[in-house]
Amino acid sequence: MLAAGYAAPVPELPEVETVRRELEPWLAGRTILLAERVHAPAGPKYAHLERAAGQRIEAVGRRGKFLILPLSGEDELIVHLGMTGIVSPERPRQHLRVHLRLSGPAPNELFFRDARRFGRFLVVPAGDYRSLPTLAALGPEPFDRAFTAAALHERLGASKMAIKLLLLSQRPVAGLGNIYIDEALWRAHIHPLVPAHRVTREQAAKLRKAAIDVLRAAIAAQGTTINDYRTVNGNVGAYVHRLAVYGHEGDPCRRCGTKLRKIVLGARGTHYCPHCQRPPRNQ
DNA sequence: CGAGTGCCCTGACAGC
DNA sequence: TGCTGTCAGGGCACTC
Repeated sequence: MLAAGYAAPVPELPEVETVRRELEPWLAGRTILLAERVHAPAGPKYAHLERAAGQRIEAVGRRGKFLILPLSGEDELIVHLGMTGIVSPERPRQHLRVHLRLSGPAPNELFFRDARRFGRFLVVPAGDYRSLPTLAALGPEPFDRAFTAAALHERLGASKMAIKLLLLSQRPVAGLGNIYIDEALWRAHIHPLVPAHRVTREQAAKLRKAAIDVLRAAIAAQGTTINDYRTVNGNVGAYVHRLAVYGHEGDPCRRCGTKLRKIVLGARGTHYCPHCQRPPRNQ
């Protein structure tokens, strides 16, 4: 069972992709008539929002956990949901950060709500990600052909960082967050503290497959997650019940029955099986 | 420049 | 019942 505590699903790649699919038929081809910050500070997280006004939304794309909306005036609207960001045609009662007025039939207003202010909603010149270093250095999409075992192994090979910390950086592969990293490492039998350059070619191949499998499974279960996430605090999405390690510290490992452990790594809860995922050897 | 640390921010919850 | 403290974490500024 899930450990007690706050367990609201965080938007990771599957949730962001679902949002993208919902937004695209609504927004593509519409012109932004007005773009304004509401209860949001001026600053890099909402930079140059006013420049969106007058530009047409050409498409709704995604890279990792970033939504990227190319605009007609050589700009891009970048949206990151952070922990609690929600894009909606309905005006929220609290925590409204951005309001867009759009051309075309209703719904023609877009609202960005973000209680904890970890999200972003900004305009940049197309492809200029200097203010978004994670996006600028983002690894391949997990479902892309470019995300091969060899490519992953090469990207891991350059770093001495613990594998989990490197994966959190989004550089080896885009879109994996804290939850799915723990799940993927468990599936691949890799300890989260193993230095990335010690991950073998064979382990990299397993990790690649594990990441793809876990994201596929999450996508398959995620519709419920999104609904719960939007409506009721405390409810958890369907995929939560499929998690093998995240939130399951103290429970027996599904493979070997060993008690699962939780440590803190990079200020993130990190869950693993001390038997299936052997700690790094000293060499 | 790679690697490590701490911060942002609010809601949920435990404890008293 | 209501207050206080703790925890949750993606990305990034900062430091060494």
